[in-house]
Order: sequence, then structure tokens, then C-alpha cells
Amino acid sequence: MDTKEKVVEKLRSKGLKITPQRLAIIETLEGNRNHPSAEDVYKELSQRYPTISYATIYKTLETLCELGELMEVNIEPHKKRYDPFTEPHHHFRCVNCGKIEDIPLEEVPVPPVPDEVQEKYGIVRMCVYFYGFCPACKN
Amino acid sequence: MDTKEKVVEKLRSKGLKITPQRLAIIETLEGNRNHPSAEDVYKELSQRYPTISYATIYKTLETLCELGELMEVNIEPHKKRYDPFTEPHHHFRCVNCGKIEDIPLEEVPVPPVPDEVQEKYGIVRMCVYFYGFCPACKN
DNA sequence: CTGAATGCAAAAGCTTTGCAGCCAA
DNA sequence: TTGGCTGCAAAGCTTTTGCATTCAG
Repeated sequence: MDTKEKVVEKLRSKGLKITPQRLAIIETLEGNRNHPSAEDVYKELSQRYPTISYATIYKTLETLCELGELMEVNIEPHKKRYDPFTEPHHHFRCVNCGKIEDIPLEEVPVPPVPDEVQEKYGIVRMCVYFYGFCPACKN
Repeated sequence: MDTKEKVVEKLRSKGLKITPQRLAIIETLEGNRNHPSAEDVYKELSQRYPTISYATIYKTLETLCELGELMEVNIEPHKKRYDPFTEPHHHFRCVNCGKIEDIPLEEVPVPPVPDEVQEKYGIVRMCVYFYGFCPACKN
């Protein structure tokens, strides 16, 4: 995700409205590396905005995904997580404690998709998920 | 997944019971390359076994996963799918029609996880998901 | 002013659970 | 005989939807 200012700019350029709720959600996400779920965002915001609703959270998160400012991380069955860090990278999930971490491309290099495959399937996205025991849980 | 006979053998060796429902589920899965969901299995079996329940389906699918005879495929955000073909391979999902296909390792080779990463995270599983437009939907 | 966004409540979709009765071993 | 399994119904959890109200532009 870009800076708050740039995201606001992008919203405006698409004719979307800058509401206090959207601003708050963007602020919560800016620089967030915790892969928050909708619930995480709701819990954090409901202190400041007691009347904010899940409907608004979900719709705004979807909007930000459509703008390319946010990525869905479906590493957990039945719960979407969101990642404001949209540069290509992998994800890891601890099967013991559930913690999710980024794994940089450099740590696990993945060669580009061969042209035939790219052509055959019109690949638009590739997700690599790792499961294991995080350093803290390896005991 | 192994052949029906071997899976039955494995169940028996773990002290688990061979029920008609479990047999039917195993039969449905044997050689199935469609990545069925619990609902798919239920719909197929409820003709033959009108009283079979989702509870039984889900529990049996979980049991087979624990035995290593089945793999969860979480390529779809809100629906678990199951794959009896447990050799390493990738998955593709058409963002238009939802069709799921296997992509063999040979088509998109992925180098082994580097030792440092393997050590640091105790990786037990790696999933690679591709999204795009299947040949039929590229129009 | 006006259409888009919000928030509530209800519903939807998938999965899990509690429990009484049943059956494989 | 008996502990594990089944099936029903209910509940759980996340996400979506309908709609009246509110508000940004």
C-alpha cells in the first residue's frame, strides 16, 4: 500500500468518497505487517469509532483490494487476511501458534513461470504458502 | 491416496473402524482428480446413502488428511477442497469459471527450500497456487 | 442536493459440535 | 459387549446483503 496521502488521492481520482471510516482503515493498514483479518481491523478501530461496522470494514477492504493497494492472503482456511505490502513475497504460517510471517523472495527464490504455462493459463497471480513451526514454537 | 484396499488396511492398523460410510467416501475419492469439496462428496454419496450426513463426511475427510491419504487444497477463500493425489504438485484456479486444475512440478519447477529457511521455520508443507484464465475462459 | 457510503440486523455459506442411538470388532 | 462412529439438529464463525439513514462533494 502506498502512503495514506497517495491512497486518498487514488480514491479521489476514481470518484470514491473520502470518509472518516475509510481514512481510519487506511491509517490502520499503513505500514502494518501483521496480515490483519477483518476482525483485527474492526477490533482496533471500534475503540476510536464505536459505531463502525463490519459491513464498512469488509467493503472498504474489498475496495482497497480492487485498487491494488491491498492483497488478500488466504493462508488460513475460512479467514481472509489482508496485506498492505503488495510487492511479491511469500508467506509462512506456524501450524502451532498461527503466526504469519513474510518470507522475502530472496530467501526462497522462485523462477519465473515458463512462457508456455503463462500463455496456457493466463496467469495473473501466484501465491506461495509455507507451513511449519516458527522459531518460537520449535520446542 | 493409496488404493481402497491399502487405505482400509491403514485404517485398521490404526484401530479405526471400517464403516460402510467410510468405504463409500474412500471409493468416491479413489482416483478422483476433481478436487472435490465436502459438498461435492456429500452430493455424490447422498444418492446411494440417503441418510449420510455432513458430520460424517467432514470427520472422515479430516481423518484421511491426518493419515496422509488426502490433502487440503485451500485455493478458494471460503471452501476447503480435498485432493487424493498427494504427490507434490501445484494448483491453478480459473478466476472466471472457478475450475481447478493440477499443474505438474515439471511444468513449473520450484527449487528446494534452502537449508537455512528449512531450518529456521521447520517447513512441513509448501503450497503453490496460480490464478488466471483457463484455456476455455480466455475469450 | 444527490448519489454514494454507513451501520444495523438479518441472512448466507461452510464447518464444527453435542448428544442419543447404533454398530463394527 | 463396548468404545468408536453416525446422523440429526443446533451452533459457530466469517462474510455478504438489504435497506433506511447519513453525509461528502
